This record gives sequence, C-alpha cells and structure tokens, in this order.
Amino acid sequence: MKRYNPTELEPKWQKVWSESGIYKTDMGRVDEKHYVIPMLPYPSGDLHVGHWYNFGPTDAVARFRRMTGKNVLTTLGFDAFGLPAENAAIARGIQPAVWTRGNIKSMKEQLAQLGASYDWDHSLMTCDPEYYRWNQWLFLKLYEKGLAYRKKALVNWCPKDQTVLANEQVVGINNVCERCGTPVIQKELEQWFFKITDYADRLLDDLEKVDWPEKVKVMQENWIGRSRGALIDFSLEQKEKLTVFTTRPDTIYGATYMVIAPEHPLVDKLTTEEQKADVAQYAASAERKTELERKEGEKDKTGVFTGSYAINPATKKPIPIWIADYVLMSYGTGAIMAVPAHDERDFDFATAKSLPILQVIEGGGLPYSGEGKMMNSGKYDGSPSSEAREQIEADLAGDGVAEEKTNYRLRDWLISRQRYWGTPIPIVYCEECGMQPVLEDQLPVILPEDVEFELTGQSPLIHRPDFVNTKCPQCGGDARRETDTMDTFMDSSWYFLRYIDNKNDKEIFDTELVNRWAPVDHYIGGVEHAILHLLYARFMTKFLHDHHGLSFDEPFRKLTNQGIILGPDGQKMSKSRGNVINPDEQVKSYGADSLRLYMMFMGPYEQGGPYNMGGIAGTRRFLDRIWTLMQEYLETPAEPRADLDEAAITAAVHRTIKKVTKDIEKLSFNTAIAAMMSLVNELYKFKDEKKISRTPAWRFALETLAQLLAPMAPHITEEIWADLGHETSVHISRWPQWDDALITEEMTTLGVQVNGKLRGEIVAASDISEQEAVKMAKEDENVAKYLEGKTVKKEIYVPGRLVSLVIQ
RNA sequence: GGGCGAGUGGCGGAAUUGGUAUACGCGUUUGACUUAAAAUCAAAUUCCCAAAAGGAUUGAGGGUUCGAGUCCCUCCUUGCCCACCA
Repeated sequence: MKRYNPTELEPKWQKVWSESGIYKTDMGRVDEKHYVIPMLPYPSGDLHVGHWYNFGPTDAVARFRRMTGKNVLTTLGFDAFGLPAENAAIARGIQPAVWTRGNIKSMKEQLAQLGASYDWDHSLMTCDPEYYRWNQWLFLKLYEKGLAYRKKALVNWCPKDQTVLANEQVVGINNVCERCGTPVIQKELEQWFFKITDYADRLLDDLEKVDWPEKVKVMQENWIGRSRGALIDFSLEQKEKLTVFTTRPDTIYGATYMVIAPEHPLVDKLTTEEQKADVAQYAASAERKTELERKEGEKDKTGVFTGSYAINPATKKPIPIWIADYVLMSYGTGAIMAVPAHDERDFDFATAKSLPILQVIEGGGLPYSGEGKMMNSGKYDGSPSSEAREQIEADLAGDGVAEEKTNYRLRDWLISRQRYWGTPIPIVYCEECGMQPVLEDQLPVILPEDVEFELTGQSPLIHRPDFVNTKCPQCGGDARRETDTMDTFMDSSWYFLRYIDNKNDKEIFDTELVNRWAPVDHYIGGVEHAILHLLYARFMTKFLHDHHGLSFDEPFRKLTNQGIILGPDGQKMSKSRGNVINPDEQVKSYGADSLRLYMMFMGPYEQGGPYNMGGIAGTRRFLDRIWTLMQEYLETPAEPRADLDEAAITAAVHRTIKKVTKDIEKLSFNTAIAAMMSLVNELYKFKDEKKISRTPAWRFALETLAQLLAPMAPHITEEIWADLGHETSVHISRWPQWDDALITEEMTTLGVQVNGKLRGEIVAASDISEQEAVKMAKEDENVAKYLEGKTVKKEIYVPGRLVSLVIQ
C-alpha cells in the first residue's frame, strides 16, 4: 500500500503544475473572468503563518472559481519599497536593493510550498524601475491636473525614522508613528501632497457601490468625516474678521466667547499690549507640549484671553476672544464660536475661566447639544432648533456674513518622504525656471541602487551628485533633482491594475485590457488596511477613471478581511513571547495541504484565532483517512458487485456537494470541511459494514471528494485524481453538481414537543400530512404519558422538523 | 467619551436564520490490534445524580412566542476602530 507522504508528493505536483502551466491565465478569453488576489505583501524575508492565512484561503477561492468555470486571474507581487530595507542596510551594511531582492527570492521559494495557483507571469515588484516609472508617470498626471502640489505645512515628523508621515500613518491615542511607535512631533516643512480632498465626496458616497464589510465602510466614512455646517464671520475692531466653522449656527445666540488656536495667524493682531506676555507664554508652552500632553489635558482646559473682542453677528454684542489649545488649527478655520451651554468642551472651558453660559435651546440640559425649542434667541424663540439652524444661516448669509460649508476631517495625502528606498519624485529645481516636472519621455528617474548611508539621518540621495545634478527639462540649464521619494502607499494604490498588463513598456497599462479584467472581483487581506491602502487605492482608481479612461471607479468589488492568527497561548505572535509558529516547520511535519486545511478549519475566516497544534494534527488525520480509503479502493479487485445497494453513498455525496458548494461561496470554509469530514466518517461506517468495492458509487464518492477538497488541499487531491485514472488535472476539472432529487430522504425524524419540551421522536415519511404527523406524535409512548388526562389546546406541525403540542 | 462586533462543553467552534442546542475537530476515557509502545480502527464524552427515569443548560436578569443561542429591554464582561473634529 502506497503511504501518504506529503513531503514527496507536494513538490512533485508543484513541479508538474509549473511545467504544464495549467494556472496560466488566458487574458484573451472572452468568457466570464474572475480576478481574485490577496493584498500585496511586504517582502520582510520571512513567510509567516499570517501570510499563509491570507494566501491559502485566497488561493482556495481562486481554485474554486476556476473549477466552476470562471476564467480566473490570480497572482502575487511584492511591495518592495520601504523603511525596513533601509534599516537593514544601516544595521547590517547591505544595500536595500540587495536585501529586498534577496528577500523576495527566499519568499518565493517558501511560497512554492504553499502550492498556490498563481500565474507568476503577472507578478511584479514595486522597486523595479519598470514598475515605479509608472508611479512617476502618475505623479506627473496628477501634477498636470493640479492634484499634486507642494506647500509648506505643519506636518507629522517621526524623529526616529527621520521622515514625515501621512495623517493616516499616525496612530493610537499617543499619536505615534505606525512603523516604529515613536511619538510624532509637528514640524513645518515643504512637502508634496496629493489633493485627495477633491475626491472626498465621491470617496464617501461611492462606498454604497461596493460589497465590503460594513465595519470597513464605517471606518472610511469616519475618516473622511464629512460635516455640513456654515462659515460665519465675526467682525473685529481691527477692521478684519474672524471666521469660524460651525455645524450648529442655531446656537449662535449662545456664543458667549470665541476661541482661536495658538497657531492661528491672527494671534498677534488680536493680542493687546497688556496681554502680550501671557499670550507669548501660553503659545510657547502649547508648542512645547507634545500631542500626548495636549490630550492628557483634555479634561482641564487651558487658555488665555487675547484682550480683544469680536461682535456676535446675531446679538451684535461684543464677546471676548480667547486662545486655547483645545481648538486645533488643522480643523475648520482654527477658530470657533464657543457655545458653552450646548458643547461639552466649551462648557468645561467656560467653567474653568468663569465665562458666561447662556442656554438657547430648551430641554437641552447643560452641557448638552441636542435638538429642542429655541430660547434666548430673539425672533427665533419657540421654533425648533433644526428649523432655526437653516433660518439663522440663511439670514446671516443674507447679511453677507455666513456661507454654507461642508468640512472634512480628511486631509490631503502627504506623499513625500525624506527617505532613500522609494520612488524618486520626478521633479527638478532649475535656477532659472524654478520647479519643473521631468518630461514623460525621460522617465523613469532611476533610483541608484548603490548608495552610502551616513548617520546624518538624511537621505543618501542628497550625497549623490550624479543623481542630484541634472539639466532643466525646460531650458537645459543646471538643475537639481528632488531628493524626496514617494510614500510607498503610492506603490500599492494601483498595482492591481498593473498585474493585468505588467509587461507593458509603452504605457501604464492597456486601458481596454484593464477594463476587461478589472476591477478586482474579490480582494482579500487584513483589516489593518481599512483606511490607508484602501482609501488611496480608491482615490487613484477614481483619478484614472476621470483621466485615463477606466470604465470603473471603484477598485475592489468585494472585500474580505481575514482575522488574525494568534499564538497557541491566545496572544499575538511575537518573538519575545516565543509563541511564533513557523509555517515551514508545520509543512515539514504535516504537509502544506494539512496546514492549508487547518487554517481554514480552525474557525470563521474573518475571525482568526489561536493556532492549535492538535488542530493541525486533526486535519492531517482527516487527509490520512481519505488516503487510506483511496488505497483500499485501489487494492480491491475490480469486480463489479451489483448485489450491493449503495444508494446511501450516492445520496451522502450529493448532500456534501451541496453543502460544500454553498459554504465555499460564503467563505465558510470551516463548515465546508466539517461536511467533508462527515462524509468520510459515513464512508468508513459503510466500509465497516459492507467493505469497499469497485462500484460506481465508491468511485463517485472518492472522485467527488477529491474535487470538493481540491481548492483547499490541492496536492493530495491531485494525486487521488490521477490514481483514479484521470489524465488531466483535478484543478481544471468541472466542479461537481448535486441533484436535489437524490438528497431528499424518504423518511425523516420529527421531534415531538409537549409544552415546548422535547418528549419524543417519531420517524415518518418525509411528506407526511399534518394530520397524520400529529396523530403519530400523540401515539408515541412517551408523549402519550404526558398527554394523559390533559386536553390538547394547540397542535403545531413544522414539516421536516417537529410536532409541537400545547396542553392545558 | 463615541462607533461597531462578540460572549455556546475541558478547548477551537456548529446550529437550515424563530423549530430536535452542542455538528465537525482537538483533548480525555474505554476496547480491538501489538510482546510492548506509537500509529490505526471502534465506542463513549454539555452538566447534575452510582445508573435508569428525570432535571438543568447558549455571560446575568426580564419580556414577546406553542417554541428563543437567534427577536426586544436592562445590566455585566470582552475585542477592535475613532477620539478636544467645533
């Protein structure tokens, strides 16, 4: 008997697949395409179980679709630019390019073990000039449309990584760098931005179009943070005006003071002589405060009076202007009208500074911002606040001191990085002509791959005259290249379009081909990308839709977030905890099929959970049991035995086809596997009673089992398929169909309840009538015991399920 | 503080969406095979009672219903995301 030896069998089939090219996608095929990919991995050099958890099930989906007749495209590339490569270079003296390419090579070797059905012809790595030249091209297109711009701005600076960060890359309550966890500081620098805010409304509204987890949609909604309100001007003695943004113009009569941020441009003008010292001191201390300290001070608000007053345009009364750091320069106008009666923060501040508090909405407790009837608001008194809101805004607009305004939390995407290992920004600075974009036909601007890292914290590009010194594309005179590189999220914002036409050296991609294959039908990856990557990809897709002929404007039709694999101890896997599971070792001990299967069996895919050593032993045992069945079948003499009634096997197989098909469609892998395990258990029972025979029913069972399991355990099933005499791969075989007529059983067991408690069971024909079922139920010995001497008040019959009797 | 989700055996988890709770797997126990062990096969395994009969049981409490893990209210625990956003 042949033994199940995955260590030998798996590489064998991987080689066969690679040589026969069965997973190569025919891009010209016109029938129904299906594009399914996992999120682009970063080549850290080591494939961990998290990767397996992402790639294995995604591959299973791709294989399933392929078998159901779809023309599937699935591949994998590498997100190859980024900081870790530079850190490795500094720590170990390896060139980032060498380190990265070496990692990709070893990851590809590890990946081979997975047995995924990738079409490697469509792969890419983002550090390849043939890829990043199109990043540069995109930059130029954005620049041309006014969507890429350079400006001096207060930006997030990570002191450890020595670079600026996008808003999205500053995380947590302490505002730390998402990469290294260092608290971020604010710095004023000239930086490149993409005007993603131009797309804010579409990014928000189009979430309706996509089949994504609700959670991710809500996160994006909150991140974009659209709020409708008004800009209102408060006039100043200084002949200027102070504009505020508010979502509640209806509360303007309750605006008893104003607050501006310490960085507000009018601070100097508004500060009176006698307040100068106080203000200067406060501004200095506010600047010194880290974000963390600002947040800690959330409850006890601080601030100083400027000495100036503004006129409330509604009451025409002067109100004091204060400076406080609870007002942020980065949101709205950096100035607010404070309504302490109806805003908790204003209330806290007013209480601390003994400022007047005036209630203007009835029923709204203090401090409470709700809806109610207006009060203390002149002619608006008595009307509902929601109506007053529009009326007051309209009236103020009529006076020319207010306008409707929609504000967003979303800021423009800061894309420049003072780092080396990234796409060079295709801009030069000419002494004569100033800032000039590199001409399209001069792309790519090649990143030198042999650089020296100094400890100055500056990009090594600055010290490369051969890179920096160039000619102006306009006048041909001496010019200097931009040494900042692009955020690596640029790389991942459109790579899924390039997969489709990755060898195109004439243009970013053939638009017609991409329109045929994209958007991605199913995108699978971790929820940690709910905002950053997915928002940028949506933005870039919309831009390419508007300016490069894409027929779609959302990149990912369906999104699935897999859960996180934890260590066996239920904790996050980490080297320091010593609970890291190495997939290579698991493959060595159990085989890739067992590992893939276990990851899909351990629980709901979107939930993740702890890795369990016994669990993988269980899926391996399951494969062994199938293997044994198969070997015994092969060793059985090929004599037909017509005397056996094996309809039960056929019915069980059909039932399993139905269950597995429906479960894989909803990514319920664990229950699909459970159904196959049940089938195998049934076959063992059958074997115990009647022995395995070379009958059509047994062949059908083994053949179907191989097909149903093929997406999840591609190697063992291919072996079984071949052993059954097939010349072509199970992975391009036609997904089995079930016949409902064969599934319905003649007899069913019905539960019998008396007053809601289960008191008996009856076995009856499936199509038994209600009358008869109730009769049978009442005749059941145990049930009769409970009915004795009682009147049956109500009889309920649920076909196929139960009979419920209610007695007095 | 705000938003979303989750609590089912010793453990991971099922449950036709309001219809026989605990499928499937792990673990454990017993038996077969073996000189023995491992592996394999078979049986048992929610809890209480020695067993049967019976009773209890889906975080806690209440409600709707013939019937609730599932729906409604209150509370507890826990995970994730956002957080002075005007």
